[in-house]
Amino acid sequence: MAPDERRTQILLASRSVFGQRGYQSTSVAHIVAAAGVARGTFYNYFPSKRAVFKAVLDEIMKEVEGAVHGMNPTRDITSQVRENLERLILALSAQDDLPRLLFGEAIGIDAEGDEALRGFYATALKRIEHALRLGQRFGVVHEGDPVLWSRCLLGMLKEPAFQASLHNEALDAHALVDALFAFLARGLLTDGSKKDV
Amino acid sequence: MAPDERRTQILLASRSVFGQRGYQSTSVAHIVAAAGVARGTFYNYFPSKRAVFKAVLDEIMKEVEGAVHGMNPTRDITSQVRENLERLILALSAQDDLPRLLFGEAIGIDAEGDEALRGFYATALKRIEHALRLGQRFGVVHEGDPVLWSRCLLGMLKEPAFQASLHNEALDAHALVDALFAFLARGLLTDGSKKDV
Amino acid sequence: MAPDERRTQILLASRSVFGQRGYQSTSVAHIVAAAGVARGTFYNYFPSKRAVFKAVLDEIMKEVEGAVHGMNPTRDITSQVRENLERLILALSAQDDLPRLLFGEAIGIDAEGDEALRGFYATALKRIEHALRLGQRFGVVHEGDPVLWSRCLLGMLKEPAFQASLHNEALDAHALVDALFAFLARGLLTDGSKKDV
Amino acid sequence: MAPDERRTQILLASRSVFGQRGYQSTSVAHIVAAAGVARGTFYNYFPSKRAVFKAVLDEIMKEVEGAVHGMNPTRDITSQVRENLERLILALSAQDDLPRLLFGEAIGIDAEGDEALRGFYATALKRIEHALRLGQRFGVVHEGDPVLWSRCLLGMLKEPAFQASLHNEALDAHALVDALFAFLARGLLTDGSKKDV
DNA sequence: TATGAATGAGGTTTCATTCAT
DNA sequence: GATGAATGAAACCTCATTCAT
Repeated sequence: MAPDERRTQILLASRSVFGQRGYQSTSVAHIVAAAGVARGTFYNYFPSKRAVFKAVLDEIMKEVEGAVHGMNPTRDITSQVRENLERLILALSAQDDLPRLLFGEAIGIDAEGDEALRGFYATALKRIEHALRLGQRFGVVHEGDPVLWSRCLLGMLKEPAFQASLHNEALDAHALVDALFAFLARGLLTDGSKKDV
Repeated sequence: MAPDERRTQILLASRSVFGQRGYQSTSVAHIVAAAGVARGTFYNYFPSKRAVFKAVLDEIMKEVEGAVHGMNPTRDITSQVRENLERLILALSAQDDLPRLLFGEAIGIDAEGDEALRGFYATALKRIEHALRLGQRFGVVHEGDPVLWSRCLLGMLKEPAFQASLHNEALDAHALVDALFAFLARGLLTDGSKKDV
Repeated sequence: MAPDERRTQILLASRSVFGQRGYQSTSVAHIVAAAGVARGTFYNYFPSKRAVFKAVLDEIMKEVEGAVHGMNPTRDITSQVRENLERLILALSAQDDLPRLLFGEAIGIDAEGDEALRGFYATALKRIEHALRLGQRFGVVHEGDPVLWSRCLLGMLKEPAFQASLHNEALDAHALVDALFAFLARGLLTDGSKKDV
Repeated sequence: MAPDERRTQILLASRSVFGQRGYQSTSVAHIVAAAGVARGTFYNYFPSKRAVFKAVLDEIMKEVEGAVHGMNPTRDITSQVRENLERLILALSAQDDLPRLLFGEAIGIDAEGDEALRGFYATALKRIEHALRLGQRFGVVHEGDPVLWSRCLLGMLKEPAFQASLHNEALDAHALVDALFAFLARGLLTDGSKKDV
């Protein structure tokens, strides 16, 4: 088998097993069993368990990045935000075990593994933050700390996806986009409530 | 030393170490080193590593629950929401390692340990969901799926707290409350943006 | 409490627990719980777990020795053998857990503990052997190696007692004495079988 | 090394060490030292210490079963009994540490381990019992409870073998068979003794 | 390149024993 | 003398990684 194919085969098996069991509970034995290769073969393609996890993360990152398109200032921003959200959530819910992998693991891998996950989210947050700043410059996003708000937004995405995965519910992408967008558009509290504040 | 003191000492040390390293990367050796007791002493007070983790979780749960007060329908709801948020975030940021412990661990402990964490969040979500339903009945919260929204809200809290902890930043509770509340009150997008949708 | 009483209290509790659980499965925690004393108290009276086991063995040995009376050459030997057997088996079956303790433990305690058990049986075997030699001198016991025969006899006693204890059956002392004595008197095979040998 | 060889190597080493030290006093460290393999290698071939003990027991059981042939009613029964005894004792004395292993362990391993040993003896006893019933039907064995007698017979075999092993004596199979058979044929007591009973 | 047997450091847990109160 | 909290050596077992074939 061509080296690239073999690598891909191991990578896919790893992604599946990591998604089902989490990083710590996955052993190299699980991976090689799922991939149908020998232990030694695994180490011919990846130097360590952590390395293959990082590779899985990188792959996912690319898929997620592909879903989020850059803002085009000449088009309506709001629609672009909505379209990006839809694509993102569809990407997240396209594969069953992805949310558990992505949101269920945060720390505890080891110094370098944690760093990899942190890097993953740092990149995502930078993207969101950039979008927010752009929105503020164009007057479509309220003033406020873009760093803090990007984190809030990330949480609003992660948590519903993660909870749905935890409870083995299918993530209704459309309903989530609607809810998120309603939230973005007008918040949670009605005008009626605001007379008292 | 009195058993209660010793238990507390081990519990505090565990909480700190779990918070720094996560559940899986924490070994009992780390805990007893942090607590300054012998290995056997640990097992005089807790039957297993998982048991002490659950005890830490229970303790945190009580602190969090204490921070969130029940809604009083005769008082202004919005203010109560704000007050609850402030107390909650203060509780979360009162101790450095708490967010990492609480938000960095999600799955992968083991069947029972995962269940404990899941239960922790299920309870929290029920509280938020109940508050939302109440708000909807009183007309201060927009219509929409309270289950989904409670998950979004939880994410909006967890993620900023978690990211601050990851980057060893102090969590500015006041800024976060302000941001969250602005978000709740009017969303993220300006009226100006909505003419185009 | 007087030291002697306390010692006896611990000894009795140990005997009971050892009988129920065997030596290895009995922990000092079990003993002190059964005796209702503190751990430290146990070590005030016995220097080690092994020591209390040896003391239990010594106590049992005395009871067994008391059951076996010396042969009186002026009385009928056969009746004395039968009477000794009856008393011995009654002593063995007088206490439920004794057989398991005595016959279920043989080796594996440790160098000294094994020695204690071995000594117990060595003494018992010497007694049987002596009785056999006496019987041979008086012409009531067939010629043959008394050492080997004493071991056979011990086995004939131990095994039924042990098996009964294993299956939680009451040991029918009278039936066992009858069977043993019939065995001693005429063996197992009928005269009819012997024509062929 | 081929897996089968390695497994056999570990099994043999285990058998030897169990025989010398007993189950409880044998640690996996002892076994791997005797086998000359690493700790992990042991667990590649046996899932637990108990499992290898059971494997040893199974192996022995097969050897013992092979020694005892079924009775052939058309041949002289007595000779067959004698031949079976000879083969059995030879099998038992063929390997030094076997008796200690087989007769020195009785209870205290753990729930499953005890069950394995009990099963071993239950099977052996059933075989003896069956032979006795057959003998009674053919009129070559005296009337009497076959269950009780089978236990006596087992004891008559076990104890001499065990004691010889304890004292590091070679077991003289021929002498033991002669003694046992004399015992079976006419008991221990002379006719002269019986006039008084 | 592919294999899988072998490795051994390190994990959790037990428990006989000690000793300060 | 009595207590029971504390100890730590040692047990069983796991699993990421190596390396001879």
